[in-house]
Amino acid sequence: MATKVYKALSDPTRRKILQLLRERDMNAGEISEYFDSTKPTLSRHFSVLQEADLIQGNRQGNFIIYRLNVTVLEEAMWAMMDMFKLEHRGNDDEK
Amino acid sequence: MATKVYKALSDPTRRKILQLLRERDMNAGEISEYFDSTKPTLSRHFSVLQEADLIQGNRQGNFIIYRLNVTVLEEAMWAMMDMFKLEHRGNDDEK
DNA sequence: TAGTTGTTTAGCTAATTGGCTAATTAGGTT
DNA sequence: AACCTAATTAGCCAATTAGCTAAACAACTA
Repeated sequence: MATKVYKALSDPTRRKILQLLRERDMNAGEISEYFDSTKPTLSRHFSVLQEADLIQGNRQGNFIIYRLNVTVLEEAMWAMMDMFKLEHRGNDDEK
Repeated sequence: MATKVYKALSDPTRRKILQLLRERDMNAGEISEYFDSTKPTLSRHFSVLQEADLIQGNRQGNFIIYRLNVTVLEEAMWAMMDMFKLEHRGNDDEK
């Protein structure tokens, strides 16, 4: 579970894909314009990200719209923090 | 830079090493008791972690004491949060 | 149904990774 | 010097990975 997420994040291309999707949903073709790699190559990156549940693809007619799973990414981060017992700077200091 | 950190984190053995070192400094032999892998194998994990600057080894006589670079790990986490524009839940909300 | 567009799957290759055993280095002891 | 212990480096292997081209699939259009 966790390993899939870390592996997914370990590639620069995939991290940039996530960043792009942070801004807005995009279809595969749009995303590919930001990279030099071929579409098949990017397609495989998409599937890695999907297996880690970090993104989700929805076919809309001819296109497949990819969407970032923000909450999954967020929770992965918090899990990381917990795993290493790092300070959350949590906002539970009200009162 | 970032990629090295992510790659280092992408292996379960290495993550467990970091967790162990979160508790206290340990030498290579001590660490190896927590794993089934051979010492050479673990040694290479150490060097991966060192190249990512996540841990640091200091020879003390016959032993090499490994220490976690907490701040590097922490900063890597924050960089990650920034990269994906996630909420920091920062405690900068005081009035 | 035949064609077109968007995307993925199949199949290949080169590079990287994680594991092993055997050999080497570093330091301390006798 | 000879020896012992702790750890790393060297060298090998099997599995994984990221890239490519070519082929296939899915959905729409004429």
